[in-house]
Amino acid sequence: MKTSFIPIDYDYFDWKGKNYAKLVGRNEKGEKICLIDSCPAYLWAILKENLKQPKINQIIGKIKTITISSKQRKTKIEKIEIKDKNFLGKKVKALKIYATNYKDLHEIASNLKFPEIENRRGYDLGFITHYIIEKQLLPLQWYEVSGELLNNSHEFGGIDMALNVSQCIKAKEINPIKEKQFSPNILAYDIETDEFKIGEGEILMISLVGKNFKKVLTWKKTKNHADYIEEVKDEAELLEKFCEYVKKTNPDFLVGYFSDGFDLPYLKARAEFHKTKLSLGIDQSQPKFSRGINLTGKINGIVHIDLLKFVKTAYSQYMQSETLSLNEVAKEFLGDTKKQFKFQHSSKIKDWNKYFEYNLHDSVLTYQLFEKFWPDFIGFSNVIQEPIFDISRNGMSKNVESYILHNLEKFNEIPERRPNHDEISKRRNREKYEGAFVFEPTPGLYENIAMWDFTSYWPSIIVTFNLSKSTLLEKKEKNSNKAVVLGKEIYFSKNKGFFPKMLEEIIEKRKKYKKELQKNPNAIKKARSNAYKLLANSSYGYMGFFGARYYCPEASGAATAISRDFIKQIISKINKNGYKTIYSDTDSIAFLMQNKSKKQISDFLEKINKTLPGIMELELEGFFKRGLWVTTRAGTTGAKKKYALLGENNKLKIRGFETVRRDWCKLARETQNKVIQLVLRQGNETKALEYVKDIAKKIKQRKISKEELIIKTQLKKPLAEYKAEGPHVIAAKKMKELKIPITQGNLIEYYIAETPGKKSKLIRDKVKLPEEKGEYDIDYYLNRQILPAIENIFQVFKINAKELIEGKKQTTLGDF
DNA sequence: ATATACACGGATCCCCTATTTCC
DNA sequence: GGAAATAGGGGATCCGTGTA
Repeated sequence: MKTSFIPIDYDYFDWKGKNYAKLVGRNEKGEKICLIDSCPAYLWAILKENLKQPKINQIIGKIKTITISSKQRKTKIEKIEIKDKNFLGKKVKALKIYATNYKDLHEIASNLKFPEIENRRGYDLGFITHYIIEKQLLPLQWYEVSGELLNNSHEFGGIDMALNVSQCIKAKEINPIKEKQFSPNILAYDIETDEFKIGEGEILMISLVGKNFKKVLTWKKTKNHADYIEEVKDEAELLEKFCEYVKKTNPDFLVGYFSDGFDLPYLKARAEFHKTKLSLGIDQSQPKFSRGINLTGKINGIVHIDLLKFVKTAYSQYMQSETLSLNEVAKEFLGDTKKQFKFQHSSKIKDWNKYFEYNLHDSVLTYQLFEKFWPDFIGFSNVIQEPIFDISRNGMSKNVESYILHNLEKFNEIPERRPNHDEISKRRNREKYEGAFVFEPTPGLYENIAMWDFTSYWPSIIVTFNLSKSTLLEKKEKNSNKAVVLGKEIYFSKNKGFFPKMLEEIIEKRKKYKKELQKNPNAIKKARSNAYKLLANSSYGYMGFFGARYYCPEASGAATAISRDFIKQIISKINKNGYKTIYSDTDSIAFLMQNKSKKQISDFLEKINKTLPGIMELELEGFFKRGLWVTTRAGTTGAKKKYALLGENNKLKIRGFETVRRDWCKLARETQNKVIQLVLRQGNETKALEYVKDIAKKIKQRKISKEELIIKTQLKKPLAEYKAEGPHVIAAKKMKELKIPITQGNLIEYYIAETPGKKSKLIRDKVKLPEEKGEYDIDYYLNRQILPAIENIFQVFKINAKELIEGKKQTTLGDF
């Protein structure tokens, strides 16, 4: 039989000692389909150079006899081929060793310790990645599949009978076909409980939201409740009903927010408590969790998505929100927030309808966020060629690596292996290579500033200078690129390596999609362009990352060394041509226009660009009316990574200042922001002075509301691990005492209060939680929040802000 | 545990010395 | 008068959060 098919979920199983991929997806009618497919398993044995054929034959003979026996299966070598391949920049002869089971390749590799074999590779990709590479059956692309319909078949132990799908097919032929319309069936869910700790309290309710579907399941009996409420007998029935609805909806994606770490494990724990099964899988199986600190919940045949994880890797660096809570993320992406609800133990709740509404709305937001992110899921999945389950959870290093693995075949390249435990710990302890160059600014208020920056600086350097593990030379060669890293001279071949080539491709594709996007905006194209951008930006970090297969700190170090050379060259050219450099960080340079025209500056830029090698390119970031740089807190040098610019459109660009730091109270941030604005817009400090005086007065008169004084700091590790007990640690301990759930990653809020009687000088002894009664500490907020935030700014105008705040007479400016 | 290095700056930690307190 | 406790100065370290 034949059918159209779009693969969504990837899994695999063993049958009679062999591996089979089990794919779940849809046909064009929207029916759920399971496809079973086989795939050859093999690894590579890279031979030493110049081996004679008889010798090779002898080794092949020996390898053929290898068998791996375990309780479940007996794995044999099926066949061996000799191939010409590439491995890390070298042409090699390699044996392609086929075995009957992928999972035993590792074991076979360790049985291949012949002196004639240089390296053993390709056994550690994971079956699904291996399968996708081998069969080119890419997630979320359409195919036509022909094969055998399994109907009450005994093949594969009767798998087709156990699955909640329309058809189960054993694949024979698979061919890509034209793209068709596909809108996934999504079900979002959220639970409410009394206890935060997994499984410790009862689940009160579960909300489910799908297309034209809204439900809140609860055992709490209420009168006059909304239509979407469905009452059940007790918690056990609640779990049962939940499974029933999931089964009925049979979604492609079951979506939660922080559901890997909370909702799904909680449901499972409560099912265990009631000695029932949480049968969510299409084969009635329970969700399975990965071991380790970060839980990952997998459901058979339904892709379980924890949106929080995807937001973290794909969006967080470009977001405005200060936390990744559902509330803030929804606000930023949807312009909607969670419903207001004050949490209480269920025994104390009066308005249950409010609680139901709150619970339902969380699922609504989760549902809408998934829809919003759907183009990005497709974009990422298309570009990286891994299933949504994986790309939604993996960090950027894993995504870069997946991209590489899926594109090696074009280069006839054998994959490098993962580092082992010892290598990882050695890599983690390596000496840090020197990073980018940062120019020390002279504090001051400047006018008419131009700013240039390099486009995709790191990728362009890596591509232009051919930096990578496979192009790193052991010793100096003719016609090579040199760099000095940690005092040592290192060299890279000028023969293009696969990694730089791949990166160049990524940059080109990004450009292409960006161009198409401008002509004809489309969410999928935008997402694809974005995925390429993220990949390009992470490639430099990837090479310096200890867990990377293609780890090469020499290449990362060379990239930074080259970056320093170029930026310094440009700075000196700028200065020699009658401009004056004010500031520079990594790939950007700000300089004074010195009465020259924009035209002159852009001509100059063009001239410089002609001298740049390879794909390196400098571009205009913008012109600015004014710019402000200040001293460091110590007051002796100009502060780096801290400046504010006023654009021609009157927009402010503020970097590094307390204004943009979430660990300063709102009052300090807003005061500083206002001061920066007034200074930049007016070109002088007079208005700003008055403003600060007024704020200081209000603080002293206790006219500031507590909300403005709350300080927020994230708890980055478990409480017990702190060596230094800072204020936020104390606040967290207080919360713990009050039985408020806190975990690593929480944003802790507190304020500094006056504590009469206590003589301690430590700030932590004055910490109070927002709910705690108390008077704020005037001295603290004046001298440790407001003053540090504005002192260096006034310093630029030679004004002593401390005297100003304390109300002493202003000497520099006279009376006003 | 899961991209890199550079940078700022608050707060605590820790050692030292000077001063105060206690017997 | 001498030992022990305390204060405080200052650098080292921890810690969180930015920029690129």
